[in-house]
Amino acid sequence: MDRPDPTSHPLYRVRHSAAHVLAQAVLELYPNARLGIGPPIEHGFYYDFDLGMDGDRPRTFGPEELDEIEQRMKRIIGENHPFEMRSASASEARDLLASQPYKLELVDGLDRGEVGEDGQELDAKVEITFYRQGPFDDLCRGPHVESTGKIPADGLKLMSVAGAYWRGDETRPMLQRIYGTAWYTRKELRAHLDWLEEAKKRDHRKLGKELEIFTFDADIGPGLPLWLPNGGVLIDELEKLAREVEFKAGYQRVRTPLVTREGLFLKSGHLPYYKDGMFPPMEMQGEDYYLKPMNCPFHHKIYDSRPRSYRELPLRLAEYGTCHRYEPSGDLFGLMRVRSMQMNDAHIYCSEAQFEREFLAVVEMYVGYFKLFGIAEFSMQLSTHHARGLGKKYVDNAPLWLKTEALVRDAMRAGNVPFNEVADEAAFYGPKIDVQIKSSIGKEFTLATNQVDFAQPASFDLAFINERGEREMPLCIHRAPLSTHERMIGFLIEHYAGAFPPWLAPEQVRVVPITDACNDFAQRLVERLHDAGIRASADTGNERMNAKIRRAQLFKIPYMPVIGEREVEAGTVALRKRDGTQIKDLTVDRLVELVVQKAAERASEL
RNA sequence: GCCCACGUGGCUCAGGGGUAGAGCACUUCCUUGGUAAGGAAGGGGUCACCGGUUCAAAUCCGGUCGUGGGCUCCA
Repeated sequence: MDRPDPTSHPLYRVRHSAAHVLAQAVLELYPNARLGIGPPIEHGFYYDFDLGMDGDRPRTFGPEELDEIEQRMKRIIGENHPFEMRSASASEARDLLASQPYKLELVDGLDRGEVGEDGQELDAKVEITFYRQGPFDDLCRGPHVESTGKIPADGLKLMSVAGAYWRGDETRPMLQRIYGTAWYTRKELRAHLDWLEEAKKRDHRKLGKELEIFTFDADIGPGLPLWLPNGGVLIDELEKLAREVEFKAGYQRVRTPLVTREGLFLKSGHLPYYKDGMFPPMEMQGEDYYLKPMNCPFHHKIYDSRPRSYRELPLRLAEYGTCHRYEPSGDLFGLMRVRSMQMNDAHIYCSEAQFEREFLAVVEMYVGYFKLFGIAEFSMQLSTHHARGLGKKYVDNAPLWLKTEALVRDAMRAGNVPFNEVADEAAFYGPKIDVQIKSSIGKEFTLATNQVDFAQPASFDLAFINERGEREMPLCIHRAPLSTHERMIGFLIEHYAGAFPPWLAPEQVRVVPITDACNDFAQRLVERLHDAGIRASADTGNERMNAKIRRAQLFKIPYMPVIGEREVEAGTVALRKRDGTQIKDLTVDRLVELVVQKAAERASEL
């Protein structure tokens, strides 16, 4: 923790205090409401409420009720109640909490189990503090502003209502969560709301539709994307990139089927540990077949298709494999979370002595990719197991978990790669390094991943013959630096705001003839570009050139050679680039040369 | 999966108990115009689906499906 303490930030206090004011406002308007928790968050704050039952369903807030609550908050701010802190011992705190009928932790029946849990938490603390403003008193570690009047009323806005499980546990009752945002001034609030609007403009779901990259169809099913021709180009280019990079790095390409007998996934451990994430089985002649959620067992079988010598290691098997996972309906999110995906997958089988070098080579590979794409904002996370999940979520072998986690940690340190460690996020078969990125609207996703697997080589009884003629088990590294096509392209759409670099752009050149008289010339130019391997077309419609240029701009096409009578006569074009700049009197030869060169340079600008 | 909201032509959206609207896109015609929308005419929707209420439902009610926000982090 070398970051500055966030609680010292003045907006943290404002937001935290606003959460208390929100709770007070809700209690004034809904005296029977009970409180969950209410922390400050990135752009504001939230508070959880239980409104009791309405017949056999929980009572909820409608969006129209947010206005009323917000007005009440502003009134409380106007009343300028001071925030008064006081300390209490554990037993005093428990008595105080018991005197607050609205605190959820202590309500009879609903959450008795929590009383003990919280009691223990209370005992463990040296000092317990309460904050009171006006009639509202809350267990809270603070800090707050001096009084409610210090919260800028016109920098405050309630944003949304959402359901949230008490303590994040889906077996617990669902509470009503109100989100708000808070800033110093109306102007800052405005800027934040504008930023949200801007972020929506580069949302891959919106751009993906506008740029005709992908679509979904209800007849096909949720989470099952259809790639339109423009998306097909992006996929082809990414695969071409992966093929080249992996070839140089000594990978071999393989292909494996989409379905398999149940036995394979029993052996791999997927069925015991991963069943919920899989589509249900298909029965055929008394036998169950499954759609694969991962490629690893197939690659293990390829490894195991004949005896292996230490001389063959590291053996690197790569495949852009198509996998299907039954993600919960509420988790689906555009291209970022889907049920059908094509993964930039590969498995590296190596000896323990080779592990560090191989693991770091993979880390370097994705750092190289990120550099190529200009992705600067990402973080690496070492995801480890949790002792409580052994046997349920994770393969039950504590010593191997500790050993492989240490291997990864050491490799990362040896390579001087910064990372942070998060418990209880590992794959069921081993620890992993996840590369975390944010979507344009701020949602965090794992883009690339690099995982160690000690479990499956054992369950598949994989082996190689070492230098001494003995059978030895290899380690397996699973890696997917380019993620899945779905998530990678979803991310790249947002990263480039749809303006892909020339090598990736679905259409690289749109020729704009000014009059019909120039159409033949334009058509011949397109043919030349096609011959050179460039994705080009001509807009030979009968609109004015302005409309043609506008259309090409909207599709964010990098190059727009404009052709009028002058150009036809001179055998040149007037090249307009996507950024609006122009190069006049460019000969056709020079144009083709320029575009071919730019399209070949993956890191190039316009 | 759960809570909330939304679902009107290909797209963006207005309307709203009494025989469906706009702009863009599409088709045709006119226009041949130098760097982000030339003009006119035309075609296109059982208002997501199923059921209920009503003399009458796109509109009200219920269910289903789909989409979005949230439910993990953000101490």
